Amino acid sequence: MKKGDIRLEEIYNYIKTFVDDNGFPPSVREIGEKFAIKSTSTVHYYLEKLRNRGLISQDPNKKRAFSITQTRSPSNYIPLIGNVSAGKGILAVENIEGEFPMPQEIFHGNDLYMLHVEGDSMIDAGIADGDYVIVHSQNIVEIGEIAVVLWQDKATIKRISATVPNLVLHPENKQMTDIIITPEENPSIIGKVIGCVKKF
Amino acid sequence: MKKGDIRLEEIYNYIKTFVDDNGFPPSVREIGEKFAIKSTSTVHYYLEKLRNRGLISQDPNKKRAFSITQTRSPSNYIPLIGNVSAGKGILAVENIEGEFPMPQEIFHGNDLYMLHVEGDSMIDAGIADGDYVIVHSQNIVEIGEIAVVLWQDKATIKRISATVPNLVLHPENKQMTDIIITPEENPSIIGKVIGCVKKF
DNA sequence: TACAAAAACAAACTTTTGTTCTAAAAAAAT
DNA sequence: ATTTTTTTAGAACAAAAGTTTGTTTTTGTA
Repeated sequence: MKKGDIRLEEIYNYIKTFVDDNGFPPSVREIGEKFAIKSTSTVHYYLEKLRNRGLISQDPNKKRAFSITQTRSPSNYIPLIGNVSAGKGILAVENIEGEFPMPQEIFHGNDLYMLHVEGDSMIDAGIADGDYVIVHSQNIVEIGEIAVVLWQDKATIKRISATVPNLVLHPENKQMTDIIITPEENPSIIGKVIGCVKKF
Repeated sequence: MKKGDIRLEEIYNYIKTFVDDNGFPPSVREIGEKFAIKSTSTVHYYLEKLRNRGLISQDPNKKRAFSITQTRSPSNYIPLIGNVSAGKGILAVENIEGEFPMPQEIFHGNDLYMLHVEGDSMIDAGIADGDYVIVHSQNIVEIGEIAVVLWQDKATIKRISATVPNLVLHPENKQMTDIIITPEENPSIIGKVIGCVKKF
């Protein structure tokens, strides 16, 4: 590798982390300051190299406006819901503990949220205590799908095995039995589990 | 909600998606064009509102350089490895199929990569066919940990139950038996599985 | 209706920022 | 040693972009 290429890679990495940290790219002069390059034209010379190699793309008519051309999957920011209470809407700002990026290639679409799983009632479906489930906000699910059910002011994750006359929740755990909820108990389906993130 | 607030929220959302799409924020004039606002000062008036509410932050001496102040977890971009072959290093550019963002709050640190899981040999550990595992690149793991083992030019995900004299791989699947690999077969541990992402 | 506040506009202004031009070191190649 | 290529610098420039000022229109309310 040539000497200039090392510098070029350093500059490229600096730009990447700058964008990650700030949400906007550095200016020519900011790059120069970072690498003790005294002339803006020198920085310009390097940026043109990056452009020629296709590592950054840039609209010539815009200032401080280049983007990194990379095989990076765009993010889908999914809110993590802390307390699921019946009072307000699930996606009310008060309940959002943070927004977590997930690869859009895996989890796309809107109306998604995440929940922190408590308990091992769905362990045989690969959903364990401490995992995060990714949920699509919807009020109806098919029989056999895994749903988030709001019941007795708590959110429960179970497989739905019947809806009429009673709502039957099936835990995926051989040591547990089905939960039968009558309409009088006012259960409500608030989402369908479409994914799960676990950490060992 | 007041009329101005609706507009404000629309502008705020426009900025968010613009940054997501382009990697840099829109200019005052670009925002104006989008919302058919003819005066730059009107846009400026809205941006100041967003600043006052703490929704965006901005260095007054920089152009096209505001960032969204939000409880967004920063991304950790993790490369997805396609073909795990013994020939080149695992993390060689040729093998990278894409970089997937994951929440840094859940998966932090460097030397991570992702693999697409084939087969259900680890189903009882919650790792199923089609899942993505998140792996920390390392050559030694503790007994009992789940590892990625390169053997016979293929990557296998198994729990390690012994390393000497033979490497013993334990599938988490009651229908499968342990795999015993002698040192002559030249197995190598290339990572420790630290997480898993699954889609239903 | 009358008044005040909010929202929108227009134009001028200042600063930032990318680009260009010319030239000079420094390094590499011959 | 000489030529060529690469890298760096300085200064000037033009366009982009945020800001300011003053005015007008719209909207809500007493």
